[in-house]
Amino acid sequence: MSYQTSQKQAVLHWVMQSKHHPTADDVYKGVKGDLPKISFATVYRNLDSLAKEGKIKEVQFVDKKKRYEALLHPHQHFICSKCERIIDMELTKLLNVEEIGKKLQCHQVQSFNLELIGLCAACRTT
Amino acid sequence: MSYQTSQKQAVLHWVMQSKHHPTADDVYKGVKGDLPKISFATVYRNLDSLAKEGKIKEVQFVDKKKRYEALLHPHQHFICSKCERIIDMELTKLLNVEEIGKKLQCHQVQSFNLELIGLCAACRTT
DNA sequence: GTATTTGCAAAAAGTTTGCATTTAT
DNA sequence: ATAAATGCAAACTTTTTGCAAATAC
Repeated sequence: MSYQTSQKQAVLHWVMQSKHHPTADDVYKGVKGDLPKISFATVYRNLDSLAKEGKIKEVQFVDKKKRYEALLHPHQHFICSKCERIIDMELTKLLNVEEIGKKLQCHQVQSFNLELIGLCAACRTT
Repeated sequence: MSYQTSQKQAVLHWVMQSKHHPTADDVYKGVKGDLPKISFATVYRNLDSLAKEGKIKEVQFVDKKKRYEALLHPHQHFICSKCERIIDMELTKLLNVEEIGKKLQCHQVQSFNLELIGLCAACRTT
């Protein structure tokens, strides 16, 4: 029902190894180093199926591009408003999701996204 | 330095009156009722400048379209994973932003986005 | 009168799709 | 052998841009 291909493996590897929440374009350019003949369509199709299989995650910030990451455990993103760097953080303990769930009796919360915007350490000091 | 036009007013009005986080396309269709000759480019340009002036806010969820809202005070969005409705909520008290700021000594948090995903009251019971 | 905004059409940018060919099983 | 994935090009969706004409000040 699902075949292993070098393209799919390369796409997964590249996302896993990347620390920068790459866009489809980033992944395409990165994978092209190993597989020069790979096409954009294949990258898109594999990003899509890997996301559906739960091996990577699709994230989206204020630009129009989709981004991908292989950091699957719950975490949040800090986005620097100056350099636009996206930094992974774990703040789950500070966010009382159970409380929120209780407060929203009418709606059932399954998950959440928390995104912080500010100045990163580097931009703060310059 | 900035002129008042009926198009710009109509775009602002339409976003303010809308409760559904309209996309640019929604706004275009809505405004066309009053100003049948308005063009897409004008809608986009006005949404953009109104957002820059702080009169409306640009928001983006997991689909690739930008959305706009005129609810400017801090609030969050609950997105129903079944019917995809976007519901405004105020949960700021439950999220201890000061705590988060303290914890992130190195980075300076200016604002945040919290997005909840789950089943809305209507979809929950069906 | 001059600067800004509009409408149109064309172009970008990002993503998806159809189809013949290739590859994995 | 056959089902699935690939590469290519073309289509599609959302957003942006150039420019002459219209409008606001």
